[in-house]
Amino acid sequence: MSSEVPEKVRPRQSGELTASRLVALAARQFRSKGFHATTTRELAASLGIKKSSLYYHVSSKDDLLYSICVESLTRIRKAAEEALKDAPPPAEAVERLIAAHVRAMLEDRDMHATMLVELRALSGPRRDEVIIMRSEYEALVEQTLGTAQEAGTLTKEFAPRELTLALLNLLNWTIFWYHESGVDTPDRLVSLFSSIFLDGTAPGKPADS
Amino acid sequence: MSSEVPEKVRPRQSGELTASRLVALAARQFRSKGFHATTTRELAASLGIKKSSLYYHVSSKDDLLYSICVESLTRIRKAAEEALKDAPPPAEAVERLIAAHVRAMLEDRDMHATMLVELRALSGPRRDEVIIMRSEYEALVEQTLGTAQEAGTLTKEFAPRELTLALLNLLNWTIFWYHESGVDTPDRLVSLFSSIFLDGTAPGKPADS
DNA sequence: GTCTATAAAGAGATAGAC
DNA sequence: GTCTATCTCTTTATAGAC
Repeated sequence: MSSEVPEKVRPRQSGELTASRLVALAARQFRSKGFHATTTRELAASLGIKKSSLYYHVSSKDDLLYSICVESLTRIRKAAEEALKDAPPPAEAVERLIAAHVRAMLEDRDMHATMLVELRALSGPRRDEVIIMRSEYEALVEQTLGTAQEAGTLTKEFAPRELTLALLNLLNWTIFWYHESGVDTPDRLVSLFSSIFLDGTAPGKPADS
Repeated sequence: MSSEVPEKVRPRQSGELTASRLVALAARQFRSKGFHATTTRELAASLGIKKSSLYYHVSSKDDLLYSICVESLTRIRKAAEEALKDAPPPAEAVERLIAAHVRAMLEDRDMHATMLVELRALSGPRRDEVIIMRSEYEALVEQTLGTAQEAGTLTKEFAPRELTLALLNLLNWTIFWYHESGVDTPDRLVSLFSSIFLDGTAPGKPADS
């Protein structure tokens, strides 16, 4: 009486497994080949199922891209909020934000790279929605930098928006070469980027004195 | 007798014009929509000719991408060599390189963005060739930074390769937002990036004392 | 240099059986 | 959840006339 229960309670469970494998696989392919160069045939083949079976799990290829973008921005935003949630002093907030951004981005590199580069392949309201999410995340960064400026721990020579664009430049391009460059640990990259963004590369500036 | 000469000397001349317009147009579309999302139909329509007429000027869509990549790397390399040709002192060499890179990149933004992002759409020996050209350019950057380290004008806390990757991060991502961000003049960006890369954003470091 | 016409392949997606 | 079969549309590219 109890021996056949599991199948009934969880009708197969492999559905969810296949679905999440599909998203992860799509992110991987979208990052390395681009959204348009990745075919549903390839995705199906990599999963070991037929092309048409994909549509049981997802309703279109666009859907896949949209899910990836939303998931990417949800995760990185959560990581940033987590890093700032105990209201650290402005100077430390910047360092924590850099660390959180780099670690989150590299932990789910395929997803974040896809969001950053392939967002343009989305269209309509979904595109707008993702762009808004992305802007909100960037606003969080800008606000953190602006607060640090007000506290006197960051230069006021540049506008918060300029510093934000420069910082995201410095961090985001890493998706193109991470794991193919020999510079590979997130900790090392956090150290590299924090050091450059805060202190620059010209010598003669004591870290804290 | 002399009235029909011009046509003979320059069989039409519009050929070269159309060809170069085509390359510029393709770069523009490849940057904004991506290589695979840009169709030969669109390119032809934008030029005001029929799709099949494109093949008089270029032998394939891949050809177009290849030309753009080679041209991009040739130009930015030339700009960098020009900036360094009178052997400036190491400290100044870094600043000049940053300025040359940013200006060249933004001056032909479509081309450089296409090379940086759509290179992956190339295949075979042409892809290898472009990758080599790109590596050679990066080696020039790395060498400039390494020399500055040896001269004591850049920190030795990080390897030349690490500094190179970070600097190219900082500069290259600009292709994604230039002209859509409100931070728009090349000079301002050179100032922003040089300042961050050399001195960082934390206050308290005199520029030269 | 540009045209019309067409080939030939590849794409995303659906219907309906099991 | 996965299958076979198929539809429909779009793609890059070529042939040959003008």
